[in-house]
Amino acid sequence: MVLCEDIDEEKSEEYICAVESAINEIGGKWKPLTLYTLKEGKLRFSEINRKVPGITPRMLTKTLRELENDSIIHRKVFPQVPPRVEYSLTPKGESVIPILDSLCEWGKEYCE
Amino acid sequence: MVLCEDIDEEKSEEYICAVESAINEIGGKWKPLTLYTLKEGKLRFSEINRKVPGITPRMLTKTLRELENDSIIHRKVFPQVPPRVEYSLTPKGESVIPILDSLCEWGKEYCE
DNA sequence: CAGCATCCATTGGGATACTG
DNA sequence: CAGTATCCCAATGGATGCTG
Repeated sequence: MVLCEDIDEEKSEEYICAVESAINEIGGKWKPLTLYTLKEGKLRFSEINRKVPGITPRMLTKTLRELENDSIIHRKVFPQVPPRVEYSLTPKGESVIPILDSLCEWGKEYCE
Repeated sequence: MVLCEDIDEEKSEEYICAVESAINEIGGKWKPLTLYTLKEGKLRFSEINRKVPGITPRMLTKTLRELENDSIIHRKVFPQVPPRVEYSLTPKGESVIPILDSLCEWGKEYCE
């Protein structure tokens, strides 16, 4: 026998779990900001580093690698000297932009 | 003289800043999950503790305090023994639920 | 330019025990 | 029940210097 509250409990756990997974992939201090700068298009390492306030090269490297591993951004290396690397959003990455837009709107409305 | 790229630069910084503020208030490991459980209505400390997988009382206390300080949740104490405390979303808190819904949908779509 | 390596301070956060 | 207090470890993340 399946009780009503059992179903609710399961469903809400499922939702919680999905939020948790999402947070793991695009949460944290730097990922949202990094992704949001990439909204404008392809950017080089140094450009992102300049646009995201306060981020260090070390943290940017780590952030970009994790996003790349989760197929949220794409890394294109141009084999030349000096090196040129361009980062851009994948389709999966594009799909988080609306969420960040909402977050941005919320921040402007409630955090000032 | 104001160049076009100066304007763009300023605007994107403003957006970045709003996202940053939002992340500070509702980001991190536990805040989204805690808020999302409160979506269903008033909950007691022990109920949230049970519904958010893996959270310890210590972390829950810290999380709830911060959310309360930012007026995202409301804390109601019933002066009785044993103590009873109910947490609920404020209007500001309610307004983040749609964002968490999007995040949840995104997680279900892309993180499995 | 796009990073990696190293060192080090700060913080996050788990486990456990205790209290009004 | 709803926390607090303490201990302690692991992860975060800043600063600096170096490299292909």
